[in-house]
Amino acid sequence: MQKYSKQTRLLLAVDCIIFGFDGETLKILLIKRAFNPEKGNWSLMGGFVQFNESIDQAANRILKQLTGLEGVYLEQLHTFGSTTRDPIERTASVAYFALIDIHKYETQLSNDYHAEWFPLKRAPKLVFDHQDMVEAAKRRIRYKAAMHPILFELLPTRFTIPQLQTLYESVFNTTIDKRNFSKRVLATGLLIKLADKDKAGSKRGAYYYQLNMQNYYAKFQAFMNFIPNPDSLHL
Amino acid sequence: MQKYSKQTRLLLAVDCIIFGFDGETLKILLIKRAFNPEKGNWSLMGGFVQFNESIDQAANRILKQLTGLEGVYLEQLHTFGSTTRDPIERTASVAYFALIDIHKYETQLSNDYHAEWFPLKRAPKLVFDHQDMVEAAKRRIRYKAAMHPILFELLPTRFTIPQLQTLYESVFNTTIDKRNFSKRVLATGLLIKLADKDKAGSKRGAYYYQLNMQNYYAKFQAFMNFIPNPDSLHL
DNA sequence: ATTTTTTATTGTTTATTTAACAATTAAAAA
DNA sequence: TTTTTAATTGTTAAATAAACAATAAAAAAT
Repeated sequence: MQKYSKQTRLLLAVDCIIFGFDGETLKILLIKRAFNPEKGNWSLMGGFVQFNESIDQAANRILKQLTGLEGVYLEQLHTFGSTTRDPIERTASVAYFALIDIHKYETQLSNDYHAEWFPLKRAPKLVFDHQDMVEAAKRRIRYKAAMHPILFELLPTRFTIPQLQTLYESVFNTTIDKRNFSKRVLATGLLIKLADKDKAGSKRGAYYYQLNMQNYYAKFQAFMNFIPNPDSLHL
Repeated sequence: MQKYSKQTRLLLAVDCIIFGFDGETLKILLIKRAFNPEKGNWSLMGGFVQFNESIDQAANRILKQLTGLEGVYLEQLHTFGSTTRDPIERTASVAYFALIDIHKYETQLSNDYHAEWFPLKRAPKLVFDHQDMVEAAKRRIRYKAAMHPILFELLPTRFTIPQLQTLYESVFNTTIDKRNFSKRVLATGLLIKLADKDKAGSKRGAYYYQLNMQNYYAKFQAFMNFIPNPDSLHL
């Protein structure tokens, strides 16, 4: 089966940057490594690509292992291939980032992997080049979210406009005028207003909305702009 | 050295989608495969990642092999990892795309690799999943060029505004009003007007411009928009 | 029961940007 | 000298974005 003779074969890994939003801050899910090297240190969830699975399949498998989730937003980010990135053996790693509804995350899985959610700004140092991967993921999510409605993937089915705005402000580390934000969001035609309100966040209560999936898929590729002054933000 | 025991090791390749612009149409550089599998069929230029080089280094090496060029625009595109993409042996491939000044391309290298420039629209069928790679590269170049000034990488140091417009029209397969285009381009502050004209293209002649490199690097990350109605183009 | 407090919701005006559109100029060719 | 061809410059209307404040709903406090 090895017909390309004399060529180097190497390990191919997948690492997942898993984002979640708790209503306050953007978070990432990290695990405490259970074995050497770097045992006990914080790391992204990862694993090796198996012989009979594609890289995408490997990424989905690893995401499901840690979160219990399938069919969620998962996008290939970048492949990291420095010769020295793994001290044990030459390994290339394909990084993926996932956007999940943090409430659907199966908490009991945390125990198995010693997993923990960290606010993106206060995450611990990570092993290997995982820090670079997270940085790249942050840039990508901002870049993409500035023009495509991917951040809805972080919210539950029903959400309020103030929640959505908090999410955008959190991702872009900025503040947005709520009148203009609401106008832009509603103008997209992506939202369906529901009859009842979320009373948790305020006395008055805010109406729930859900995505119009028809329009969501139709407009996903289109450039939109919820973020004012996009070129003032260094993405 | 192989301490992650029982894991699959596989071949890691790099494939380059090389874009050039001849003043008329956007082109890609393809080679005729010299050995099996698929000997004699058209293919992207590629090669295996060696043990002591990073993936980026491999991409640069392969680009130089075919074009003689170094230090040109080269960006990682996507990693392709289907289990069946190479019929001989499991191989993952990291695709890169390059934007080069077609005039700097060293033509004699064409002979060594049986390389040929094809208009993007009239390129032949390609081996393996190289067709998918080219499609992904087309999408990416459009996406990125809609907001970042990468297309200048395809032009010679001195170029005219009509040439630049032809390039944009070619990449986006559209027509642009020349008055508005000229205004937008000049408004970026990216161009320096030179004293002499290009007399080849017209009787009157068009002034040469060159990039203001200072502003080019400063504004590279910023979102710009040379393309009217970006959401009407399906990127 | 009334007032206070807090956050959600709605709207208007101005500034900026984009789109649509035509006339003039330079230089070679006829 | 006239014709031809493509480059260059400018104006107006429409659309979009930014800046800004008042009102409404509902719980909590008095």
